[in-house]
Amino acid sequence: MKLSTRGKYGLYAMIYLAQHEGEGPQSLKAFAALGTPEAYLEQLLGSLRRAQLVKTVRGAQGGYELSREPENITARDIIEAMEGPLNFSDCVSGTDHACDRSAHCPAKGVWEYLTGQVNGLFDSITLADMVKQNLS
Amino acid sequence: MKLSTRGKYGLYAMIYLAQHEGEGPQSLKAFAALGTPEAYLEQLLGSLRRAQLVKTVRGAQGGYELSREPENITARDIIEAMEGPLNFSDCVSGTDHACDRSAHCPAKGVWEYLTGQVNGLFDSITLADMVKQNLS
DNA sequence: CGAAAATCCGATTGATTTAGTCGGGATTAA
DNA sequence: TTAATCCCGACTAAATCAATCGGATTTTCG
Repeated sequence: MKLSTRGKYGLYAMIYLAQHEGEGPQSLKAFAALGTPEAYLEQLLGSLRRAQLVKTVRGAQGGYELSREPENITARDIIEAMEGPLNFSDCVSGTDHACDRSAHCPAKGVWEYLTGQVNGLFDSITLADMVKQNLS
Repeated sequence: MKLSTRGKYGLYAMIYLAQHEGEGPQSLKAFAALGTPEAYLEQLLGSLRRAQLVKTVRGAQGGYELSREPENITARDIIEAMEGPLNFSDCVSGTDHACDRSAHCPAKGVWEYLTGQVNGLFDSITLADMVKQNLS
C-alpha cells in the first residue's frame, strides 16, 4: 500500500506554505527548492485550490497562499485532495453493487472499521502539528 | 489512497480459510464462491504461501489451509503479504537517498508517524477478530 | 498602453503497475 | 495410470502515474 507522488508533493507544498505564512503569495518558482518540476507542481496546486485548501493570486507578484490557518487544515484534507478518498474496498464506499453478498460478508465490516480508523488518524493531525513536529 | 484487488481478494481468501478450519485443505475450486477468477486466485494464494500464512497440500484432494491459528494472524500480515509493506514516502522506508534534505524535512516526521500508527492499527486486528466481527 | 510575471487548463505521452490469462510442469490420492 | 490439484514463469490489455507542452488569461509595473 503506497501513496502516489501527488500526496507526497502535496504535503510538501502545504508545509512550505505554512512555513511562509504572512509573507504574501508564494510563486511556483519559490517552490523550486522542493525539488519538484514546476509544471507538475502547478498541476498539483490546482488540486489543492479546487479543494479550497489554498487560494491563488493571479498575475505578476501572484502565487499561492493557505486559504485558512494551519490549525484548521488536516492531513486528511490534504491527502484526500491529492489522492481522492481512502478506499480500501469498493464494497464499502460508493456504488456498493460491486458485491452481491455484502450482507453476510465479514470482510466488509473489516474494511469499514479500518477506513474509519485511518480516516480518524489523518483527521487528528493538523498542518500546524506537522510544522511544529507536534505528533503524538 | 486505495488498495489493489490483491489485498482485497487476499483478505477474502484468508477469512474463507478461517471459516473452514478443521475441514481439511480447501481447493481453489472451493474458493469459487468468492467470485474471483481461479487462475488469478491461485497466483495470490502463492503470495500467501510464500509469506507462510497458508500451507498447501499438493495432489488430488489437496488444497490450502491456514498455517497457524487465526488468533496469530493479523490484518497487517495479510495486507503486507499481498501488497508489500506500507510505504507513504520513499524518504522513510528503504534506501533513504531519495531526499537529500531529510535531516530538516518536517514531512519525514509526518510520514514516519503515520506509518507507525497505521501499522499498529493493522497489527491490532487478528483474523479471528475479523471472522467474529470483533472489531473495536 | 505594452511587456513581463504569473496562474490556469486541456491534451498528450512514455513508463509503470494492475489484473488478469495461458500453457505446461510437478505431485499425490485413488 | 489417471485425474485432481498445486506450482511457476511468461505474456498481455487496460489503467494509472508522472510528467510535459502549448497556449490562454490575469495582473502588476513602467
